[in-house]
Amino acid sequence: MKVTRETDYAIRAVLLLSEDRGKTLPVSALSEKMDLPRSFLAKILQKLSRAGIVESIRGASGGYRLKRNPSRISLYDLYKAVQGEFVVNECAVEGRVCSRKERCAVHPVWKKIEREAVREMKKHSIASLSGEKSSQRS
Amino acid sequence: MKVTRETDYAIRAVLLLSEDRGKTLPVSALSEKMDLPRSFLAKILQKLSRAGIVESIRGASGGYRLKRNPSRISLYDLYKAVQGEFVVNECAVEGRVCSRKERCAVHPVWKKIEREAVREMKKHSIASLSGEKSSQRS
DNA sequence: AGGAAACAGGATAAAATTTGTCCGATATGA
DNA sequence: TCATATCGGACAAATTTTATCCTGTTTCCT
Repeated sequence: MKVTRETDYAIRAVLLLSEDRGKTLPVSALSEKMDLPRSFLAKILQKLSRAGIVESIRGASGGYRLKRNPSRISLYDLYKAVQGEFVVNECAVEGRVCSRKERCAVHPVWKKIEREAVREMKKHSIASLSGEKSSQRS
Repeated sequence: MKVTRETDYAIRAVLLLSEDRGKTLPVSALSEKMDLPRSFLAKILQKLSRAGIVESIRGASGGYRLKRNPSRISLYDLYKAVQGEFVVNECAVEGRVCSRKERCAVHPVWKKIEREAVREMKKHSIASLSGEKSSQRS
């Protein structure tokens, strides 16, 4: 549940990509700007690619570019693409049964915290975070 | 930030201790009721003891008992006693500087999620979770 | 006084997760 | 064809989580 470096980097990378909207940047360019290992960032961008947030262009003069409008990419989208479901307590994961049979009175609290956090993350788009006026083109 | 087994066990242990209010239970009794390793639970209870939530009685017929009224023990108290500060993103920890010099637009979002989660955890006491009418005795 | 029951706390260790690294395969533009 | 990129899997280091064990100390009971 804690935001890992991967997710942190993912957000920063997407913020960078949203600056040069439409531009395609190779991983090397991004990793230099962000001053972090290219190979690690490459893995992260692959996850974002599978999630349909960025688009990869292979071959020479290839790289990554945004696939969606920055106004339609939320922090939650990025969190989920990189870390998966947002979970506060393993014991409260849907479909998994609490080890104790008796009803756990604490479950609802974890669930509420989850809902609130997810709602907050969904409220903020890359566009709003970069202070960009969200254009309406998809 | 994610709730670990330690914290989960701590909550359950304190709920058990609040059932027999005032009673002193040895770790072995608690670990049997909870069906988990005594040595692991012992470490957790030591943390709770240092935090002033439970009280240890040494020697034969010793054990642990609540030190505070269940209505004055919140989930947050337990979380903090076991896991320390509640942190959503390491980069947003107070006093630690974000690796990037530029102001990070995402910080405030993590901070807000932290505040909301802590507030939610503070709202729920052991007394309210066990459905007990919170007595007024300290 | 002596033995048994119980906590205190440090050292150790297994397992899982996080944080990377590396390399061969594949795609593509010039 | 060559240089530049991504793709994806295997590998590895560091950290955190989840414990276990052992020695020491305290206290009750006989």
